[in-house]
Amino acid sequence: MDKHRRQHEPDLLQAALTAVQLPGLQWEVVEREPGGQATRGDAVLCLRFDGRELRYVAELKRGLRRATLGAALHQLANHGEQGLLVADYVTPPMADELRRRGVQFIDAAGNAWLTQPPLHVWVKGERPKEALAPPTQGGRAFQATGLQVLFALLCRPAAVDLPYREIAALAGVAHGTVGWVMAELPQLGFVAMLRKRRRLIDAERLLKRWVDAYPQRLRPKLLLGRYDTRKLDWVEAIDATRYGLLLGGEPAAARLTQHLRPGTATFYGNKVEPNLLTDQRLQPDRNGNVEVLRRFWNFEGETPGMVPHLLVYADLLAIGDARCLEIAGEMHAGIAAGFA
DNA sequence: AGACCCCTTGTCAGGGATGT
DNA sequence: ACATCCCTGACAAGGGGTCT
Repeated sequence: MDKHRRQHEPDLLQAALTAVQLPGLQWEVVEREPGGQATRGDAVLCLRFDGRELRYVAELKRGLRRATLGAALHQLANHGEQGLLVADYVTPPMADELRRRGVQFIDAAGNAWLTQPPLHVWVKGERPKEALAPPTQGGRAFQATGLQVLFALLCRPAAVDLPYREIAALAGVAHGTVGWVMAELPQLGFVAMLRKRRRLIDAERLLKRWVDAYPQRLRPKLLLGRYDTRKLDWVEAIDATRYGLLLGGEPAAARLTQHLRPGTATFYGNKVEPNLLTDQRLQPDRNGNVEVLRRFWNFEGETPGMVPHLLVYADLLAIGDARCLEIAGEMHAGIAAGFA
């Protein structure tokens, strides 16, 4: 199963290690995909210089964006070791952002931020080399509707053995789409046949890939409306069901953890009730702090009036600021427990 | 045992959506 | 505007269960 994972990130690691060749620095790949555990990073690296050896747990990320930054940082933080982000290309603003957040990185263009005193490396502004490989996000499973199917399976692992039409109903897609996705999952190492029944395996790794792809491929398609409001304090007490909405993102996280003051508000529903806009004095604004997204799944979450926790988790990562990542970290164990 | 039936799954053309 | 991608729904075949 690891074979396919390597195909997904073919030479990114080698390309980055080659690009970041500085006098006196020597990279060594200690391990690829240690233990196959998603929580332990994509590789373990050793950096030698001046007779010292520094150990890094690396996360490989292609096509890093603002929206996927949160997931990347969250994964790095989960390792509990010195983390290193390995990207195909880090733009100058992104490089500044990573440095500001204390995230060490290298990329395939030769940009780098490494700081383990007395080592300090700061290279920024290198242009990307020719595209490493076409952005092979991998077939249908990680397209928008594929992600809907995977979401249903991650929330309800047992559903993987349901008939395609039932899975399709849960996921809100056509059953033909389920066929395409289900054909790929065994190849990707996420589904195994056991006594003629399908079983979801390696769900933790699938979750990781899902939260990475969600803000890129699916989330942008769900936007029903975005609005601005000066004050968000109403969010903490709102009965969203009055407007046919479910709490997501920060409002949901605030209810679950009791120690987050939402800086943004995410709701999921089928449409935007005009009452919501008048009651809460919301002004349409494409950069606003309140968003309503289309509910794409057809099953109940764990908490009434709230989207499934896994989606709260994913949205926190997509928001990506430090507070949200902290809460996401607290939620992770609870979500992973659902896979057992 | 055989016939029948329904559920499930695979396949594919059409066209809608999306990106260039 | 055009090309590409891929989602959808229709159709047909496979397979297992049931009834006679």
